[in-house]
Amino acid sequence: MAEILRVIATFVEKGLVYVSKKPVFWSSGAQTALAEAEVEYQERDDQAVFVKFPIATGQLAGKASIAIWTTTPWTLPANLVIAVDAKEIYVVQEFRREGVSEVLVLADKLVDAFSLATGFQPTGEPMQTFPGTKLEGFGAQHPLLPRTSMILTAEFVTMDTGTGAVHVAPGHGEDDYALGSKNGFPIFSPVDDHGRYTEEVGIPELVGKYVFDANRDIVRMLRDREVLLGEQNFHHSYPYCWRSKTPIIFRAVDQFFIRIDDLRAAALDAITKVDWIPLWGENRIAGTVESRPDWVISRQRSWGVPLPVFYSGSGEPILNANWIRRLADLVAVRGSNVWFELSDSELARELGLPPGTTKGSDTIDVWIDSGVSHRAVCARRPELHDPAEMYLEATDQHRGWFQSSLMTSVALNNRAPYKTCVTHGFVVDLDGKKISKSSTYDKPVEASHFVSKHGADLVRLWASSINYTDDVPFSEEMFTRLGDTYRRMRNTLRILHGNLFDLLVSDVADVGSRSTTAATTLIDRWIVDRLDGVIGECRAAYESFEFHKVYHTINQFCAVDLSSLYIDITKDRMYCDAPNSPRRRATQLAMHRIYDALCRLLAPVLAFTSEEAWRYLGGNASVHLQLFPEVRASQRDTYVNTAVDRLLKLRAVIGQALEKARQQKLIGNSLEARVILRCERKLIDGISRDELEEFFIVGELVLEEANEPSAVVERTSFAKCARCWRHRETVGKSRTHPDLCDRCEDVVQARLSST
RNA sequence: GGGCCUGUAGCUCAGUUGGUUAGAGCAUGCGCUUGAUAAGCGCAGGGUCACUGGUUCGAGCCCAGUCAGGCACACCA
Repeated sequence: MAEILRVIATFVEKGLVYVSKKPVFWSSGAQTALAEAEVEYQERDDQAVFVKFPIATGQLAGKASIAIWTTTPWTLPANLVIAVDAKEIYVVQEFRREGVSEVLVLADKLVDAFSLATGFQPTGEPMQTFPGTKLEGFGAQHPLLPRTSMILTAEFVTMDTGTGAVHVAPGHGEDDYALGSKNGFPIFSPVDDHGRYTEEVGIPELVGKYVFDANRDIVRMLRDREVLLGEQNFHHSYPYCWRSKTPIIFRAVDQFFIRIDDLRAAALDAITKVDWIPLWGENRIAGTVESRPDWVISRQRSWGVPLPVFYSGSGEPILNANWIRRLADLVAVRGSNVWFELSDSELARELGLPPGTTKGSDTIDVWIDSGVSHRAVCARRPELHDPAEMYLEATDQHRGWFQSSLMTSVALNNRAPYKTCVTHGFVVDLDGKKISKSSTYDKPVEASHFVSKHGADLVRLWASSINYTDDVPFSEEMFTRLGDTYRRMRNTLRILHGNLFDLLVSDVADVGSRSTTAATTLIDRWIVDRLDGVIGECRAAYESFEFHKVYHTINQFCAVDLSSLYIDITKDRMYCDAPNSPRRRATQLAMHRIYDALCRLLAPVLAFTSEEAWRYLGGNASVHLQLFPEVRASQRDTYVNTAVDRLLKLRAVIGQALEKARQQKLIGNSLEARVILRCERKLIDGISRDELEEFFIVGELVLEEANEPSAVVERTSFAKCARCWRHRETVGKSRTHPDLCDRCEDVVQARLSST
């Protein structure tokens, strides 16, 4: 709270804050301004009137009157302007009713409607016809007061109702205000808190009268002065105060503003120095900053941080940076309630202000509260810093928090409060409909619901899997699918871990000193190279906040490279080679490296699963305290990549042949197959037959030269090794172990003799 | 009603500077395996790249328009 006040003090010091009148929704029943959400609409009958303003200056002076229409006659005393559409056609037309003749200016399109409503019949052809721009700058005599209203063109003029000439009272309407202030008109609003005319209204008999009661008087006055062209009952929906149920009025009251014009250029410059994710965020916020008007920081509310404005004995608002800082110090000690608890005189005494100084009753716009969090939180806490690394919010906050923070930060520090700004879309249902807490959407929307149902890891996995920069699709089905992905990842970690059970810590430690590439086989070199690719992609994706790329990369790696290829292929050596065989150890080392890397890469997503897996590696510290793995190879192993790519193409050819053989019930398991592979020799150059048989997971491979790769599958004639289930030529050759192949016999023999 | 963004298989996503027959995982179907088993492996089907037009030898990619959806606005005197 104190910090917010100090920020305001700085704004005041820099001359950014000023006071001006602005119309607000005002409840005369509750004597307070209302927010948009506090206004409710009710059906209501009003007396709409057509009124003429005799043209007093300009080409038509003294020859015609401009006709306006309004449903709120009580705002006429505040009329300063009449608005017309620049492009619409207006006519100067003589009308007659019961012997009375009037020459009026109004929109061509609305002549008929005007006749119908007032009984004035057009006489002859229009005397003149021109677009609205021609009227611009003309003066028109106010029907009740000795002053001239000016005719201006405006965007908001419509041809639905009225005359095409719109009565504008800058103190009594949003559009009126915008048009009036743009053209330098005073924001005239001669109405008090209770909705009664003040002295300013300039018509003595109206002073003190409730405006809705005054409608009748005004209509009578208009009639007396013969400026009333017609009246009609008008049924429409009108805003009411939700609490006092009284009709609201638009009424201009003193508001405090921040001059955005003084900050705009610096803000636009600061925007270019921020890393916007996605990129179009920059475009979006630049657009909102360019177009935003001055910031109204005062609110007529009874709760919130008090706006530190004082009033002199004569009622002049005082903005004084030193006073505000003194107040901030007091608030820091006694809390912001001192503002409300202390009387004017007590507060003045505490702060050392001149006697007779009073405090204002406005509060500060809550966007200031959140908008200065970079100062009040980031800059003050030792573990944080300002500017922040990153702000994250939904796209609606380009106009909200992102902008309010930016503006206050530019005012204070002349830079953005964030280095990176990430935005996400809104969650939508399968049919693209928005899911929100406030709408009638009846399915669960709380994250906690899905955490308790599916687990936090799955919720995080979901969040990581979608591209959040767009609309975020959501459905129960997605969670079911995600469960499969999750189990795939978890199972992959599990089998890797299972295969590492007899790997010694010393073996792992040894890796660094050895040339592992030379010691590993083709498939190991390939998977380690693939891992490097995965690490590189994931690091880049994390770096740029593209978490769904991490998800897909790891998912693909687990499902294809590891599960269906590497682990499947190396199963034989893992289960059946001698425990210490170089081939088996090489694979274990690769698996160890993969397991370690996967734990680290998955840690931000599968927070619990990765930690659980990580603990099995035997370290003490949590995986969440580890760094991401480094890409080991300075350059990719192009030899193994090309070699394995070729093998994978051949594997597809063999796979189709195996499938055909299976359907013919020739074989079941592919280890029962004798595959004759025909292809160009160079595709498998330098790779031993043993290695090929292992790679393709087939019983027996016969190679023949051919241009186009093809494969034929027969049932092998070799017997099945009881230990490794492969069908090998050597099974049955041994006298001691007739049911084993040569490899398995060696392994078994070695184990027997070692015990 | 103007501004910004999005649209590729049932779902989630790739698709490089415009360049062969648009890819992957999951899901689905059919098999295999039973030493990852509340697992694993294989094969297959599935697409008018929202739509229409244009530029080009060639467009998922570039351009224009349309449709659908999202966001922040505006309008409603």
